[in-house]
Amino acid sequence: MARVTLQTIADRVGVSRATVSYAFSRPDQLSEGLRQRIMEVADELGYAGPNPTARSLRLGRAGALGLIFTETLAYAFADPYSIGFLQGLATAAEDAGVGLLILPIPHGDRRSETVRDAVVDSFCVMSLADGHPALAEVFARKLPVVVVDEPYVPGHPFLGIDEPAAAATAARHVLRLGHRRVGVAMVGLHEDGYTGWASQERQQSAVYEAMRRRRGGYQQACEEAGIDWSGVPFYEVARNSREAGRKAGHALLGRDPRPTAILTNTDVLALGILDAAADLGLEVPRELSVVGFSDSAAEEAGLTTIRQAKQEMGETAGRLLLSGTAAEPERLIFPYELIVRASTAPPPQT
Amino acid sequence: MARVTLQTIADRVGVSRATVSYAFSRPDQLSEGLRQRIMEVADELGYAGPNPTARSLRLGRAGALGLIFTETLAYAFADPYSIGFLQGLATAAEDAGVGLLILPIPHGDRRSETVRDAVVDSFCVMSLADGHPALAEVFARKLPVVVVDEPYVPGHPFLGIDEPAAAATAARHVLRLGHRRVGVAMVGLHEDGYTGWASQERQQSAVYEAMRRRRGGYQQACEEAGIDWSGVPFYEVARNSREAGRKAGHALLGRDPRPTAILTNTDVLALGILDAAADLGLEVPRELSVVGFSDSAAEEAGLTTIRQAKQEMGETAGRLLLSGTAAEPERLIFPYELIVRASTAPPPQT
DNA sequence: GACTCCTCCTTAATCAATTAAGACCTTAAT
DNA sequence: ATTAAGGTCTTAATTGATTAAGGAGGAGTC
Repeated sequence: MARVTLQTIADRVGVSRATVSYAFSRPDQLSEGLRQRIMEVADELGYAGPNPTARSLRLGRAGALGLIFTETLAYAFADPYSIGFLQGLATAAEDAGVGLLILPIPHGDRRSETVRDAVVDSFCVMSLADGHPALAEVFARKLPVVVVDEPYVPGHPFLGIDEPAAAATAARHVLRLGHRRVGVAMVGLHEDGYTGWASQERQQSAVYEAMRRRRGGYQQACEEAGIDWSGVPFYEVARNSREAGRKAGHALLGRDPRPTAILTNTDVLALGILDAAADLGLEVPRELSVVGFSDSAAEEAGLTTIRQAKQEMGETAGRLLLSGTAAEPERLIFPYELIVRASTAPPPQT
Repeated sequence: MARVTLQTIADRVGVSRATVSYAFSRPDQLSEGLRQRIMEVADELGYAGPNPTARSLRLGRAGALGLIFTETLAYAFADPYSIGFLQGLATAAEDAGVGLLILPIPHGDRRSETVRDAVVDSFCVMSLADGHPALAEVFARKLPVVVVDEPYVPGHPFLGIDEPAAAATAARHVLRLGHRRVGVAMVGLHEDGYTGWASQERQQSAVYEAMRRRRGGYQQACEEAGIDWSGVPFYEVARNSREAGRKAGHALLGRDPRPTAILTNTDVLALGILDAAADLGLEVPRELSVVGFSDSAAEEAGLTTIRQAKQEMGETAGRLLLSGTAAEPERLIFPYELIVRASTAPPPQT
């Protein structure tokens, strides 16, 4: 049994293909009787409705927004920050009545045609490593693109926060509380899966721009406060998980002298640090201050953090792409805010 | 400036359209020189590569899996259970190199063509209310479909757990611990936004099948234990949030006599109940036992819950749809498991 | 009766590719 | 010299729709 198309129905009813098309897309162009006849036959033949692909081709619109983020999708969905952004993006897509096409990108050096073959009208790219091949593939499509967080590509719409300033704000908060022995735990600097102490060189060669700049903010704030950055223990983890944070926490808190404050890259990591502190019987914030980032999982744990309007960012990204206005602003920098909760306090009076 | 297509390039180079197509899709069919020439001209003209829609039409495959879940997408992304499922589904999509098209469905009586126009090869439908119009729209597309959790449609692949049995297991756990004064808090029974005590009638007329059956499991277990169900306080909330759970908690714990055990529908709700208990200075589990559902947010809080293999379910759903084997099993029932943690204990010895 | 105006339907161009089959030319083998 | 075999490229059919423009017929108007 061959596929049922408009033509099949047209032949059966004895009308032209155009008539059948009208029956579906513009019923007012037909007599009611014929329309019903056509619908009956369509039903009888098991017609699945006008083929969306053909329709898409003819109309020149895909009805979908492409989203590209993070190497492994399963990780992306595990990150509260991504999820928040996704919520915003989904809201915009929902309002515009378009779908959200989430694209897996080639992992390692496996080639993939997903970006090339994605049936979308525009792309949103989030948190890609510097020079990731997927970015070039996206730009090659010559569709509207907005990049979120990283990497910033001059001449293309970008959306993010002032990373160094936000990070510096977080750092200054604990420094002003009087902390001098600061430790740092970060995730998402490299893609090599390394977990352990990060040398200065490693820190500076991070392939994720936003994280690299965030780190720069920490360093600057420390140096402003007269702290020698090379003496600041810096632990890098490969995955953004509570477990990884705990590991970093144990490493950092195992040092002598022990840091009295730990700065982190993400809330999830910070939660792990809290776990490590609990393991060691350290009282937070009396004996240890911890700062998160993004305010994505911080509230319940009473974590001091930097709040980013992730949902709003997602919504804005979506609207930008779906509004159809070609004249997008170059660079949209969103506000951030230091949220002080119960995980930070002045250092102990030893 | 008109659009650049294969033809534009062909004309410019002075070859046939087919040749240009081969240059992109099968370079071995051409002399290296000509291929390079074509690529150069393509670059020069700013060609964006073979149009994916046209390609899709010709090849008869969309390269995407459609996902439909929950009325409001932003809510869906807020639910840890959905997220877990999504992770699994994404993994399968990733392995198969296809995209995941998340479709907003019409909310209220707003009409929408998203399902009709979705460029996908198959659909995964998750947690839709009985008789939701989107379901009919999906089936009308005559593509492979798998329904997850609800609603079960005879004759179509289905994937879920034995809801009544799982719920009964949760209930029996607290009943065997000796609890007699049980309260229930559930979300996702209706779509009318109601929050408050639910009459028997309201309970039974729930439009979400899985939740309805889950409730049935609670009732059955209670009745087996000789508890009169009509005396069991049942609080219904409209949103699956910790805040809503807290509200339900206050309502249930404000009753006299106070329940010694509360069964819930989701982990998130259970966390809210714990919040309420904390508000009232009740010690868990000594004075109150709480049971969650899904093991999606339970571990850190030490919550007793029913574990569902959500990620595995997502992956299975994806593989089923992407494997191309038409002969799908009718009904795939996944195992569940009671995970006893620190939120349940025998009732106080009043 | 001639004209206009609708209503309803058809014609045919268009969207942008893919690909089997065939044509043409060169080279090699018999 | 003839035939076969390759290598390159073209022809043309195909994928499944949408829609502007036009034609046929009937109704209404002067």
